[in-house]
Amino acid sequence: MKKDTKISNVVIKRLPRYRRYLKELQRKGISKISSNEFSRLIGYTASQIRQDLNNFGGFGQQGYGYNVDSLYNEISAILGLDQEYKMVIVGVGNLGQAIANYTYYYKAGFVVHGLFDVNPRLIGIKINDIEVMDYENLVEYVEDNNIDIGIICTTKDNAQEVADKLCFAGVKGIWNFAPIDLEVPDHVAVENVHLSDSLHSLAYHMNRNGESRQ
Amino acid sequence: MKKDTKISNVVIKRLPRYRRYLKELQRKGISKISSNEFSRLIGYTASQIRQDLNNFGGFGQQGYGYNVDSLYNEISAILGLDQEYKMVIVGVGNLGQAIANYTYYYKAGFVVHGLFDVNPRLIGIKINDIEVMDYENLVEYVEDNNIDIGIICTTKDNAQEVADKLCFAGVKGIWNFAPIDLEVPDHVAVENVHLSDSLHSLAYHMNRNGESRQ
DNA sequence: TAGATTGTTAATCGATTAACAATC
DNA sequence: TAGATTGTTAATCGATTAACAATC
Repeated sequence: MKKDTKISNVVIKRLPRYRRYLKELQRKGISKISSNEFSRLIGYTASQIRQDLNNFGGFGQQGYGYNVDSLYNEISAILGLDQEYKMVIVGVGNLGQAIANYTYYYKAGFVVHGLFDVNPRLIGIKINDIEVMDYENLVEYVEDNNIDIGIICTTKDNAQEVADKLCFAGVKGIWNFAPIDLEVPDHVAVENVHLSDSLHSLAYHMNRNGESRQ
Repeated sequence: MKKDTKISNVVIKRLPRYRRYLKELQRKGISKISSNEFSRLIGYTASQIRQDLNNFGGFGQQGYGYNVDSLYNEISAILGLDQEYKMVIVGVGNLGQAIANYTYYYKAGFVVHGLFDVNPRLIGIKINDIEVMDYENLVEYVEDNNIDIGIICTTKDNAQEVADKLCFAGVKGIWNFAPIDLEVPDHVAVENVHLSDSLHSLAYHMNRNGESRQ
């Protein structure tokens, strides 16, 4: 892995997609791919694929192409998916519960350790054997258990306060589902899933079709 | 609304954010804002704000700024949020149910009319008074009820088949939560919510912090 | 070795920012 | 009117694509 100059975020956003397609190739038992073949598959230009990968190092071999397995592993490592992350979910409404189940079943490497809510009717119930705890105890729990990621599934009005608590307690990242842009210290990463925004941009494209596509 | 040359997708992706901040200004009773004040609030440059808005028309007034209410309405109209959209959800697992509830409670203008699944234990149950129907009947239902949007909450292995059926039945847009890139006809818009990809890019940024931010 | 395909530099394209004349 | 702020053109910056020498 090379890595000296800052890598652009548009490149990073493409990495999980590369990885998904590589996984699929693995599944099909394909062990080798050229940037040209990969281009036809994934829809980026061969040039872009080579440029993107060379931000991190020379993973290919001239005259041959890229080894699927090792490229998959390299990208996984670049993304930091060779580690395990401890997570808590704050806000155990419909969305929070869905995310709890989703990560429980599908996301190896991202483990939900605690669920938190203010609602007394939720506190004490279990979701996949994880008890919902009182929001009051969030900071203490995050500190004591070295939680890496806080997932915010509260309303937008509570989201910033939750973010403040999570940051204070020492999380390194926040996965934010509340429709608001959070203020956090520089050393905390935030990734937003703004469902409304997504739906609204879908609405735009539905009304502009015929013209062209996203 | 001007609108002749094709507007870049990066601009469209910013519109819901403008709209969110304008809503907030409305809530605070602020009726007027300059691109400079707006810039400080939303974090885009004043120049970019003016450029973005002028893709669609001259919504401001020299020497004054922008009227919050009317700008909010203009952006809503550009996004197509002055209409109602009929939706179905295919796949009523945890995520599907969460989305059903989410849209039910929060998304005026986007109305879920039908829920579909293949699981016999789900067929017949009701979520917010909407019965889960047999996936077999999807195409017929979408055709008969002029459904605009299909929401795909199935596994990735079934997603393309569902998309094919939805397109065949005549939806204008697909909101896709399955971790796969769908192939659809040109006249159908697709908006992806790739939760895995989002989590993976969070992981990347968590390991690179100190350096800078997303 | 010859052929293929990468890694990388150079050219192009598009998006953002700066500047300022138009105008409310 | 003078001051403020837009709309818009021009300059810059960054990202994508093209080209090709390096090399397996």
